[in-house]
Amino acid sequence: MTVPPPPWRRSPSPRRRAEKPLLSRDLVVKTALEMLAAEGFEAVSMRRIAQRLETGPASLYAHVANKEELDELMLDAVLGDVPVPEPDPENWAEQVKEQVRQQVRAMVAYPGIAKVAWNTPVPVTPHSLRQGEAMLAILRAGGLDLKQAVFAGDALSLYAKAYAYEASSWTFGDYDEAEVAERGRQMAGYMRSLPAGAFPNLLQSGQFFTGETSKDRFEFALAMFVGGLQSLVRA
Amino acid sequence: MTVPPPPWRRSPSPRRRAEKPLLSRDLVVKTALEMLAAEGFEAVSMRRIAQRLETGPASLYAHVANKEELDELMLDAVLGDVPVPEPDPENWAEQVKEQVRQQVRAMVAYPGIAKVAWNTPVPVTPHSLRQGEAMLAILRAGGLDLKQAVFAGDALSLYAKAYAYEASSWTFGDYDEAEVAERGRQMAGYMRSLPAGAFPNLLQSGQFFTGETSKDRFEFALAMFVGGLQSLVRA
DNA sequence: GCTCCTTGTCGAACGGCGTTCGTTATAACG
DNA sequence: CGTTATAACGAACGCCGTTCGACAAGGAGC
Repeated sequence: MTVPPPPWRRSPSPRRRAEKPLLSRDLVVKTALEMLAAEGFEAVSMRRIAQRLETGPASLYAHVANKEELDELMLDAVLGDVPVPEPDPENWAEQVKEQVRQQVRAMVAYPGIAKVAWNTPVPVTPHSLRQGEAMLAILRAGGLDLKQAVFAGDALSLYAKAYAYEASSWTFGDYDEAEVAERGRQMAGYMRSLPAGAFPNLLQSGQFFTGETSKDRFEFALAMFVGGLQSLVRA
Repeated sequence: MTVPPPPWRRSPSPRRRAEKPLLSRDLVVKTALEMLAAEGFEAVSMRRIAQRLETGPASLYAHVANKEELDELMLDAVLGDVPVPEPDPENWAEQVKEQVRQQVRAMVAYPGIAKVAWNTPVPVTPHSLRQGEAMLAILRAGGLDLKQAVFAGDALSLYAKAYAYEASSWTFGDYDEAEVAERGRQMAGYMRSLPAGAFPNLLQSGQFFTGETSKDRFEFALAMFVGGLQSLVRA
């Protein structure tokens, strides 16, 4: 129990600068990323970041405009880990898939970061732009015109975000195994309670919907979409 | 300025039941949906629903387990508006697309409701299941085996969620025009500040990325994916 | 050397959120 | 008529992002 400072002498605690690393934009982002990797997106709040840096929440605002900006900085840092290839016209379809895979991989390492991408209308951070340009370059090397490439790139980045988010949720504790199992039981029970044959396909499909098939589902969707692109190029 | 009641006589306000409609699960959901349609998802909080029903937040918990359950009830109600077709093997590809379009249409009418679908691990509500089964039925009529149908259905529902969410954000005030324009300027400025030719494709692609092209982008992605499915069936 | 001003720090508070606790008023039942 | 079950709900708890204003330290100008 610390005694409150006497009112006639304000600020009795001289800042111990030396003991504490100086606050900076990079330090804030770095700390946030550590928490993100360890505890997931929901656990990263301005207050908890400040706590970890042994300061008050207000201090962060000297280095970061607000939470939204910090979110974007985190996302940008994560995307910085994703390399971009030299476009190869002979191999563009595989390059497209690999690029999306890498984006997903990077985002899954920071569970929930994909959520940020959903709330960002127009991504403007350097690494976002780098990824966007790289994807467009690959697609154009494959023979798509600009408009087609832009539309395809948009859909692909959407894929990446969506699957990264889903995969994060499965691998991380966003919803736990017990709850999912309970829901599975609820669903089966409900379907069986109805007139036989009301849900003939769904009843059999539970096996394909686990967290383990997540990767297969991802690859399937990617293959279908890129297959469609290939048909488009041939036409 | 109302005077607080004297402490020796508690609860001075007799409940005027007659004036107020009785609270019920349906009433809570209905009220929440009205607010959702009018003000968007973020504006729907337990406290504001209660306020609108002229009661306190605690009263809602007699009819709804928590916010999450209420969210799912809202989503289910929205999906209830989406009809399901009789599968037609001759026309399955178009049926698939139309089903996704309808789902998106329904969700866009309640801005932000798509967000709920992302946070629901296994959808178990009746209308969710009905939609899932309908999609599987169409796909199987088209000639896909069960596993393929499940994977495709998963990807398609993901599409629906994603585009519904994006479209909500554009048409609704989630991010306003001024901010988007500012970001566009930032992006252009940044790209031009770099060595010429660093972003050759992105520089020209701004015109395709507005809210107006949202529908075109959606149709393109859908066409590509379903095109891929058709190739798969033919093989 | 002294003042002034900028800049980073940060405690306290504001208004929001979802949820829980414990009390009260009403209706139904014995 | 008394008792009990239940819905209603005020108040509070502990979160959240953000703002305000006071304060310390360092450098600039005189």
